[in-house]
Amino acid sequence: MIGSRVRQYRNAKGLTMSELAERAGVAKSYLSAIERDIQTNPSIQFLDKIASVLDVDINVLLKDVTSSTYEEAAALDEEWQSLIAEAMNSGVSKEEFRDFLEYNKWKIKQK
Amino acid sequence: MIGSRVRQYRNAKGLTMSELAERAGVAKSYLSAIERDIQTNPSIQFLDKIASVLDVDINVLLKDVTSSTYEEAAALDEEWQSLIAEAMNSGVSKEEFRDFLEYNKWKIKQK
DNA sequence: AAAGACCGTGCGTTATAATGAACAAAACAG
DNA sequence: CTGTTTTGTTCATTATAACGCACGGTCTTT
Repeated sequence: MIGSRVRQYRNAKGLTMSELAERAGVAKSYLSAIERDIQTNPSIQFLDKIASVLDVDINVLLKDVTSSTYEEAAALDEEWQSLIAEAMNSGVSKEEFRDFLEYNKWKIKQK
Repeated sequence: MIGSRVRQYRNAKGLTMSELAERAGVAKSYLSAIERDIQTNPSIQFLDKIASVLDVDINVLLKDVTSSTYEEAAALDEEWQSLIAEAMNSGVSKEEFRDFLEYNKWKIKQK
């Protein structure tokens, strides 16, 4: 469905609905309805606006596009994706993250 | 423009506006307005209907078919991506990850 | 040349896309 | 904990996408 894809790419970019709506110049109430599939027939101009902000091609929102690298990203659980975005934006270094991983692996092993 | 492309593919199929409109299940008056660019903001469902009759992909009507690249996959930093994959495989829960993020946000803030 | 069949366009009406508040709940700051 | 800001939602209203029908024009057919 169209809504889930919009939400997915919005989360991947680490944007809130308010932010996306404002930057794209659309009503956030309508954006909300779209993402929840309450309204499912947006116009091409509407899609153009949000697609350009999300930095994706419009047909990516229209249907699933098969592409090796893309599939990889899509395979990542939705919630994980937003977590990644949050991590990248909040200035956590890769080193810190690696340390965290090491520690956790060790921790799990203890059980 | 969108209208000229619809007209182009309709003529290529040797269809009249009346025929295309009827087969696609849309109003020919509206189709006429679209082709003449009097109305330029059709919905995706409308485009879907006529695209399937014209036997073309919907994005062919939207714009000239150029190389569609998928930068969004690259947008997620490659190295981060593998780190996340590692995290997911090593059984780290989302909750633990969230706690880690919280802690790090706080830590950064201390500077 | 009149009658019928089909073309595309003009126009009034209807359905709904899209908006702009105002709202409760969550996240945040002090 | 208390007030402030930001989140996504609901709802009433506006704008317009999309429709149905009637019309004039062109081409047959008789």
